[in-house]
Amino acid sequence: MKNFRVRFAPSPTGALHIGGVRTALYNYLLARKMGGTFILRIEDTDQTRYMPGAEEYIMEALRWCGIEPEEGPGLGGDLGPYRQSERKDLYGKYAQQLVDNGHAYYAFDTAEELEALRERLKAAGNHAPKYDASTRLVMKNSLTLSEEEVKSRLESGEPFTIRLKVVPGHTVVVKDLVRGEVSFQTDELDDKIMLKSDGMPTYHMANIVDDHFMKISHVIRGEEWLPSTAHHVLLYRALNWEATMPQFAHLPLILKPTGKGKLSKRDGDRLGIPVFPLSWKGATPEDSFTGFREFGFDPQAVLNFLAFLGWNPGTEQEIFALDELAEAFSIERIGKSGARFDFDKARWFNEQYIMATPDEELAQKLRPLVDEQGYSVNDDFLTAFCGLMKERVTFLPDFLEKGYYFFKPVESYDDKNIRKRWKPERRPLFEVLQAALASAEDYSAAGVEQVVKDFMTANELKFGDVLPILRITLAGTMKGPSVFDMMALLGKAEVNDRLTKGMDYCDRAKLIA
RNA sequence: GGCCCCUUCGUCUAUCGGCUAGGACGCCAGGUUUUCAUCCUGGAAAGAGGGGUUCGAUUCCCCUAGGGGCUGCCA
Repeated sequence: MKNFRVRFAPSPTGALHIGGVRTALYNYLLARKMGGTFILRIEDTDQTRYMPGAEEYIMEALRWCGIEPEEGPGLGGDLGPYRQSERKDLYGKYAQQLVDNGHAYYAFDTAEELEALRERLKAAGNHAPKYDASTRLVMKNSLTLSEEEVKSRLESGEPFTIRLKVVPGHTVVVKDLVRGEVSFQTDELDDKIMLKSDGMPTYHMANIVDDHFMKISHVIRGEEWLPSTAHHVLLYRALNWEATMPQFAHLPLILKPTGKGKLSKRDGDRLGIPVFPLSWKGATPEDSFTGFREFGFDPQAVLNFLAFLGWNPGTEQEIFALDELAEAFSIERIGKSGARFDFDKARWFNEQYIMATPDEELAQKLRPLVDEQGYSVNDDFLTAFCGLMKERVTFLPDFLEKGYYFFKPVESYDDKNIRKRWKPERRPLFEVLQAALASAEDYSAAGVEQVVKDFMTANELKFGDVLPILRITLAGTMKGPSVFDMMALLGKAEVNDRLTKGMDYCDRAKLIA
């Protein structure tokens, strides 16, 4: 469907929240599924909250995830510009048209006056103070002021806003693709500001104008927008664009892992989990966050995890490559209720992706971290290493933390197990094994295994007598890959060296104990 | 407070009136294994409550409760 056009419209006010990434993902997936177009639009209409670097962050995050838009700032597309600050005149024009057609009006109320109105209404027992049909007539606007007065205020350059004139007594029905029909009474709707006193449009105005001219067919966004959709429908009507109004789909929100409310950036450091795709360095430490990428997540795993937060294919398949997601995705199967951010599940997805990634590829991804640590190993070594460790890690950095001893000497030994298993009187015996290993011709895993087995049968020893000792002297820990694989990868000289050092350590540990 | 949305295991969810309520994560137990992990097997674990409608409700309707969102010259 060539005319299936969707957009992701974030505001560059800071790092892009993971919920935003999911919204982008759903838009992207639907665009691909429908053979449509995925558009990025930057909604930078709030001068005060604008954050330099945020737009770049958004682009980089989408690129990292592999869900890049086809149209957007710097990406081309015939219906740009795709940055709202560059479309300012357009919004002014249509806001004016709204006024001319009687669907909106000028308002001159100051912030103080607005605040006074709220206070007055609250004092009168109204818990939902609104600027609407019931109050607009006591405020300073082109509905209450004389024509001359309005004209002179406008001409004298007095700041003004343009408000939508909501007519009470009607019902607005929003057809939502995930929620069905949702009705709102216009009596409940306030006269939303369309054009701010700085000449910039509000979200509502800019959104409708842009979606119209960018020929957006489906608006897929977070549930927080559902309440204002009634205003949006009213706007389409006032602008006479209802015939081509896009269809709406409001996504369930992502909730906190624990506690109440929707997931927030605070939950990140509160629980030690990422809530942003990429790390973000804000002005202060409190405003800086570690991203999924820096945590060592595979972007595909993140996408897979995110896709299932609010959607499911209806089958029991859970692991989906991006292409498969695009194929299987559908609006009909998007859920209605908010989904808790389940970090354990995210970890599981990442483990699945790491295990499914070919060793060579893992080695490539690990290379920068290896170099950063100053370890010098070749690609073959790294590839083999990844093969040995991939079933034991959750995140990329885990490889180097859990398997550090493949790159440098053992830093700490498991004393508890040494006391339990090391028998000093057997050292001469192990030295026989050490010698046998040192003269082994075949140092492959199978080769050393044979040497060890021969040694065991010759001395009537069991695996349990020998392997733990080898493991602990070579790695310091009881955890890790097959001892024979470890030995083969470490190599003859290194193994010989570690055996000596390890047994020395064991003797000492035993003496102290 | 008002308006809107939502409500199946702890969590993510399947179920589109017939259910012994299925799967996944996590958890527990067992098995495989030289360790850890992987893997395999098994287990505990759910239809918020109350009314209807119906031969029959988790499934449809209503009420209550709970949760979420909105209620800015922020998006």
